[in-house]
Amino acid sequence: MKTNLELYKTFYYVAKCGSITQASNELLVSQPAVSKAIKTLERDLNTVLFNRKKDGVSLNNAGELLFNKITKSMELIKSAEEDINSLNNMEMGTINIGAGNTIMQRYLMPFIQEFHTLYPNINVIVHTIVTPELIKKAQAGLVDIVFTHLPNDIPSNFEIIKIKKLHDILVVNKDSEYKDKIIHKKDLEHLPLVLLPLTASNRKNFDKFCIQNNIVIHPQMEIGNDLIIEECALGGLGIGLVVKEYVQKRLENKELFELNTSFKIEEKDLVCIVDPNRKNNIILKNFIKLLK
Amino acid sequence: MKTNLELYKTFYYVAKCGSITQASNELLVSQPAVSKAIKTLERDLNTVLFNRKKDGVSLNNAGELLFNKITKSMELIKSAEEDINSLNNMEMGTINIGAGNTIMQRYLMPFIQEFHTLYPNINVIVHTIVTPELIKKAQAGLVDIVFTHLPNDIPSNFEIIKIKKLHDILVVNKDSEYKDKIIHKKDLEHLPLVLLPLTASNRKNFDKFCIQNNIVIHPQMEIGNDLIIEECALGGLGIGLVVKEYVQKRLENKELFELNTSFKIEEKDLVCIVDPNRKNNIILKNFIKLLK
DNA sequence: TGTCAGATATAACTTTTGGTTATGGGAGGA
DNA sequence: TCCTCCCATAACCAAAAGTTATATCTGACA
Repeated sequence: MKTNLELYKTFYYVAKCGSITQASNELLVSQPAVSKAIKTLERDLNTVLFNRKKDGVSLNNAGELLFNKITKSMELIKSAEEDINSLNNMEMGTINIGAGNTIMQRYLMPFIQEFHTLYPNINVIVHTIVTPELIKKAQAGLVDIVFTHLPNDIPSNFEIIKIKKLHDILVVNKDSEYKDKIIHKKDLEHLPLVLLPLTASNRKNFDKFCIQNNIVIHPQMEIGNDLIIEECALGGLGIGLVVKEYVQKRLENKELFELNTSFKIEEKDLVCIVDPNRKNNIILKNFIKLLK
Repeated sequence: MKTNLELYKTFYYVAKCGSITQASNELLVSQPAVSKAIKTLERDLNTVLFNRKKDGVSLNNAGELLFNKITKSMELIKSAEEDINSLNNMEMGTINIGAGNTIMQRYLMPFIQEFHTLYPNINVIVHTIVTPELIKKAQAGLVDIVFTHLPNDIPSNFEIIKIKKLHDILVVNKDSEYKDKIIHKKDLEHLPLVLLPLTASNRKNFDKFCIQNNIVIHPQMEIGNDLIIEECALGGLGIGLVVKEYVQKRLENKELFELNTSFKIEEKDLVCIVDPNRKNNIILKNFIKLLK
């Protein structure tokens, strides 16, 4: 590209209009400006491009040759600009959201639904895999935003946005033998716990608590979906470790009961993490705005 | 195209290099110039396009979106410029040459051969139809240069380039009864003439002569190819009207003999005609240069 | 045939902008 | 901690692109 590309824009309009005067109107500049531009282009390319006629100009064969590709080129640029415009207006694009099962079901679903209603043309891709995998994807730029729980291993370059505090509690149904007992730390080792698997971010807080207190648990069941854990507790299949905020309704309805414990499991954070480099992504910005 | 296209060129290089500094080297401008250009583009598009990193810049998703089409667009422009360059260097292109059979065979062939040797990548298309048709094609821009004879009807806007004078003569073989006679105008009416057809430009001069002298001829044969007319005369099938310059060799070899006439047919012109609007066509220019 | 209308080209001038140098700030590596 | 390698900013300057006014050409028409 030896030549100033602005000259091609002028060339394109002149060729399309078949008239320098008309092109100058479309380009909103004066006629001599266009005349000069064409002359400059012809000088730069060392080739006459137009036949000057009484009623305007017409492409000669060199001009015709040029026009073919320049037209395509200009249309591509126009289209690219429209893309950017659409992006700015949230009329196109994709957001890749990463979150485990639990966060997805318990927290994210309504936001995604609302986001989709607001911006129906934005393609929402939800990645529901475990947090370490999500972080890898985020680092590779394949996921824009990852939802997870703290404590967890988050690379230092990611920005962490805290959403809310969550509280791990143990729940049973109304018929449970443990319902009115006071549970001490050491009791945990023998209780029929129903837990998420080790890989779940939502379990990390409980594991940390056990390690700090030298408790070696023997879970009765490990299930990858906390809705099912809730069901288990409800069905009397064991003591469910759940997030208080997520089972609030069933606690209020007296379907589930929080165990009385002599200890307190530290609260944890529901967070989302983003690569600060991707903060300019308008779609992401709008999604984060929606969360608040 | 709201944005200055030069900015896209800069954008393209920065995206390709992943570095403003490096792009500035490739573009042979200073680093701040590139910085500023990118900033201007981002302002104009109202969209951040790059993530600024410690070791350069990288496209964000808006930038990536833009880059797809801009890359194609830039490559098209580059390719278009190469086309023009090739055209200037006679490395591509087409020339459409129009000429009747006679001129083609008698005059043009060696030039076309030499032209092809000089510029093997130029596509030469020869249109061998009658002059009025050629002129129509030339007016429509389908033929670049037309060879014909004067007198003839040439539209006034065409430029006429005279090539050489030609002389119509009547020829016979050595055994002809007319060989040593003196032929007068009125004899023409009864002679067994072998002529080109009425449509041939090469016959117009003779027809004009006949009309001016009130001669009504009765050709024995009309044949569309003057090589065959020559053969007819040679074979004793009649008196051939041919162009002296074209049968020079056979006159010298005493195979054919020019009739002694008491009159003189006016000389005529071999010319080529071009639309002045097409004079900038480099290929055409080079072809015309070759003729001289 | 003279004049008008409509097209491009040219000239002189002005404004814009794209480019330069110098410099500052931030982050990673020796 | 300093050095280096980026990018960003500021102040300034020169090249360019734009403007207005005018010239030139040609076809149309009274």
